[in-house]
Amino acid sequence: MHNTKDAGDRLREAGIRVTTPRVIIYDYLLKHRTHPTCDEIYTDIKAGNPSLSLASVYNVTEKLVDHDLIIRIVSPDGERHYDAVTKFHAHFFCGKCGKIFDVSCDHDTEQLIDLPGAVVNSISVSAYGECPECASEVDP
Amino acid sequence: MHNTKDAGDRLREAGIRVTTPRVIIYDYLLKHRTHPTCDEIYTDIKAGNPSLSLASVYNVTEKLVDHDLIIRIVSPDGERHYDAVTKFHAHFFCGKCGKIFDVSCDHDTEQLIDLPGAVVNSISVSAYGECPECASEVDP
DNA sequence: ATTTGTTTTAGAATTATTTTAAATAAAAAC
DNA sequence: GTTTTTATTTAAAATAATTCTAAAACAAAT
Repeated sequence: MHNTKDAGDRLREAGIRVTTPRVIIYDYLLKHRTHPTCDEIYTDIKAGNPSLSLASVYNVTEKLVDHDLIIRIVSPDGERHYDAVTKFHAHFFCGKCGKIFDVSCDHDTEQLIDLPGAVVNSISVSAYGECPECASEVDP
Repeated sequence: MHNTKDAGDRLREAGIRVTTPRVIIYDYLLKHRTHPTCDEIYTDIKAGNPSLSLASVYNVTEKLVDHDLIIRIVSPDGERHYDAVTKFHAHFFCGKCGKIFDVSCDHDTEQLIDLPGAVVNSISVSAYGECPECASEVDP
């Protein structure tokens, strides 16, 4: 029993071409839930795929975002991170270790935004601080 | 009756030096609630202050953020905007006209983040879509 | 007024991202 | 199954945003 669709299937369903770089990058994102940046993705996959360029990583992630296959999350300092989990959830950015944590967010997000007449396409909730691990560490 | 503190007073209260660039930039932000980027601030003030450099705008805004005199808001595409209104509020980014709107957010923001053990320093709630004005426009 | 320590400046450097035009690969047509 | 069409990838150069650096300018304390 494998109910998991692979990267190729998902690309096909989205109606965009199934190319090697897309499969590699999307597959990487589906398997690594670390919210990597383009640079991190590139660093990790280039060993196994030397012909793939950083520019392609930028292009492919952008394309995947356009088709709602992945989401882009912007860190407080403006870095762009990518996440293959598209269901709405909040993010917690640890200022100490730099990790990004997924946080469930059960709120009725619609009611968060009170701007009559506006069409809300998406909402992002982010928190900044110290993650549980860093917060429990002894001070130096 | 003028109950508004000026930029100089606020800098002094924050315990940092009152310098000309800081006063100019902070004053600009107090008077313009348009959530400008460093570049926009620079473009607007350089006519009246030719000696002031873009690098100074970056340095000063960063300093003001450090001392909680202004807040930094990061747009969905990673641009950094600055806002002299530090009281918590949500932001709405219009994808059509590019404007940023302030949205009141009465929610108990603490309860938005469910990550036991974490120290939450700040929370940001952002929405993306079309602003009331753009949404009501006829399609071309 | 002089000193002291900090801040600002201009320009260079860096980083992140985008663009370009040529090369390539996928899907469609034959 | 080969050709044609069209979308995509590549590499390199270009652009944009931000940071760094060392010298000059300045504010506060003496």
